[in-house]
Amino acid sequence: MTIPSAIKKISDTVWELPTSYKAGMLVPARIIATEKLIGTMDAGVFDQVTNVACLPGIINYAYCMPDGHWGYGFPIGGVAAMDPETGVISPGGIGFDINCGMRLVLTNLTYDEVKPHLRELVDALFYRIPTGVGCTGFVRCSQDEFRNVVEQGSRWCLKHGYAWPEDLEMTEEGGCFPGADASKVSHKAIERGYDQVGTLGSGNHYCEIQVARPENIYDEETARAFGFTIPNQVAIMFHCGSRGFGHQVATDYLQIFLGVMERKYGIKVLDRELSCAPFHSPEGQDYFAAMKCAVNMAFANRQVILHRIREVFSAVFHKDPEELGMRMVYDVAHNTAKLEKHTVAGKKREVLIHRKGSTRAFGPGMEGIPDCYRETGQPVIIGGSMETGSYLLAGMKSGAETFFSTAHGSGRTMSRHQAKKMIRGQKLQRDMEERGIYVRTDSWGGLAEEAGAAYKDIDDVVAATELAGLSKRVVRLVPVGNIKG
DNA sequence: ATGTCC
Repeated sequence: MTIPSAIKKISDTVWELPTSYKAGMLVPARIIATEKLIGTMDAGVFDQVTNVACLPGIINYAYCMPDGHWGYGFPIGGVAAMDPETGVISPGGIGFDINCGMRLVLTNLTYDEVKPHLRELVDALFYRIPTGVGCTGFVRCSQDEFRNVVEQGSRWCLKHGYAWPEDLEMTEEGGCFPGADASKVSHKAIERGYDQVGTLGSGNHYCEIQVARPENIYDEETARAFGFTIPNQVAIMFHCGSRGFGHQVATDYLQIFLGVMERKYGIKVLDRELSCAPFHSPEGQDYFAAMKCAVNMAFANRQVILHRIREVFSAVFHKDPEELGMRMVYDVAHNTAKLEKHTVAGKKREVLIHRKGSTRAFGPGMEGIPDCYRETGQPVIIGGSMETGSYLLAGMKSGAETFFSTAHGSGRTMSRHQAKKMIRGQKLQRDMEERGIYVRTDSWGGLAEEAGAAYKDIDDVVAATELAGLSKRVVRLVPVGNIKG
């Protein structure tokens, strides 16, 4: 058993490690999980979340979500709010794949209508959306033009014919974090990123055709508000981020911070991977402006991929995407730092929220979500493994406990190495096809790494977020087709 | 996650 004996059970879904657990902790650490899920967490989670609790300026608690697992510095599933005046910003609290996120798109097609075209659709998606390590996209832009992409995000896509105006409304911050400054990004990052707009990438990035079966609608009214109105309605969910560009931004600033953190700012951390700088320092502000560029690159990336998905469906069904009802439900970001207003000790104030493998989940009535979702709360998209299905949830008022943050996926239980040893990609593809899921990949090893068996049970993760009052189930979506890198 | 090591 890896659970530390010092852990206190606060409720059925909240576990706390007190500041006495480790020297230097400024606040306690809280892990959101059921008893079953906390038992599956690796020891690294407890070590990392309590390291985060030592970071200067941290407010209330260092959190880990129910899908939490070991990551770089912070656990994946980590949430930390910092005081912008006295606190730090840490790339390890955001992740290498800055603004890795999920997007969900509807159709007005039923599974019966899609089934005869499924192979054609998946093959066309696989052909039209570049996948795999180092893949490049069809968007031709110069390195100078790419600076506009990263400063404008989805707005650039709208100007260049890759977006519907309403897509921007359905994206956090309109698909553009304000304050992005390309002059704070290295030439190397620009070089790595300028030809990668509209590409899926590798690892756990995928694009999936899914079905909303009537028995999987948990909240009929909210499902309708989110656009699920037909039995066995087909939707497309995809997951990707800022590719080599975001990775380079993170790498560059981790290095810069290591040089100044202790020498210039006198900050000591328990793990070099928690390299950070005061938020208000020149280095901290430069990273914040560069990070926003990577956030916007990821929004633009998902926007161009959406454009391609619409083209593919349009070509297969000989109808306009509008006629096929291909509107965006929402786009959620997993790996960001943001200034948000939250109630802390009874007072509304601005805090710097790090979410790393965690989804913002604003509740009903909150500012910053589209008007059409004002009553329901923000749509929350949680991607499961490609074998087991995914969820659409809604933010809840009780999400205040975690600064309105929730889980982002299943969370690995098996390392990539271990999964590749145990599972053969080609056999997995055949097995999945027998179960009605047609999958295309350019890496058998990569496919094996993403097998359902390598992940926590998505139903457990989602149930834990609902029980904890962070997000409630609306629709469970089952996969029928998948392309992955 | 990632031109999976400049």
